[in-house]
Amino acid sequence: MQKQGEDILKNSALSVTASRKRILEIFLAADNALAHQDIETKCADQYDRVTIYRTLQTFLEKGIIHNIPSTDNMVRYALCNEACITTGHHHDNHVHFKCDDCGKTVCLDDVNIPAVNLPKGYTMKEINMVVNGICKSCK
Amino acid sequence: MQKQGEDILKNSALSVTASRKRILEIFLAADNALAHQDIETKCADQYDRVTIYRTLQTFLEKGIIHNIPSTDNMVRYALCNEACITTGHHHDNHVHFKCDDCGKTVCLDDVNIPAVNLPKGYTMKEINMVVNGICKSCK
DNA sequence: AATACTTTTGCAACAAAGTTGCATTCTTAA
DNA sequence: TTAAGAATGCAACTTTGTTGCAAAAGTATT
Repeated sequence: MQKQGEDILKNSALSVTASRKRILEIFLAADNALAHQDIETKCADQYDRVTIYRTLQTFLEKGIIHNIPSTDNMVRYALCNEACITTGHHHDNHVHFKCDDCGKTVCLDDVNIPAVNLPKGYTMKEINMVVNGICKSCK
Repeated sequence: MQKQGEDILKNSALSVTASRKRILEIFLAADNALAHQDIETKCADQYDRVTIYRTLQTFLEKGIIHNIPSTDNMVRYALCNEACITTGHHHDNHVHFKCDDCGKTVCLDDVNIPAVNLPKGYTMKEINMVVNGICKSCK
């Protein structure tokens, strides 16, 4: 378990530091997507706010995590699955679900985003689909 | 033209004020979705920042505008189309497109969001689809 | 294991974004 | 025209995010 975080860092050619390991642990233990603030809370003042910002930024660039858009001004982050990490390229082809009741956002890894036909002249690079509603725990 | 904004306000049972009319005009004239900041810039210090926040909030609640999620911590707003306003209920069933080049976000009103099958236990209330890429003006 | 080099971290200071309460001003409806 | 209610502007504040720089930690090499 402890090992897993280190492996991810090494595979991404990142130096292994306490804060990075800790933040990865938090993601590995989480069953939902996390906002910056969630991590700050969980770190309980162990690490500086700035460090968390920079760590998330680094993880994003390395493709360790991906970010999930929202309409509530809170970008959330989730660990990328294996395929996502190994290919390097980023195609999070799954749907994200935000529960209006518990507020949690989860990756529906098994639900693929359906194809869309864009009008002539538009080129697609990335696609994001977020569904709001009630999750199975809150129904 | 001037008239259109007032009509929207009256239809939504809102009092007609200068700032509301002005902000609606800005939306009516815009060919893309606007962030709070865009509006602040266009208002050129005519109206207080707080007023703009509250106006956007009110418009959202009344279903005059809808918000578009993004991963860049900038929620954008766009006018709802007729169907959207008249039904009262909110089903923005169209895809949003953000151009990585010019940065503009537009509603692709003609592109419907395809159906998705959620896992058992999940109930859908709202769905958002945002595509990133190059728009037809920047290709 | 000690060194030199590079990267990361924490601090401080700042900038930007968003919120709240309250007095004043504007809208609306009678 | 006026009274009641709603919206606005201001001030003060909280939260969120950014930047530069010195200190600390990590990495690679001998």
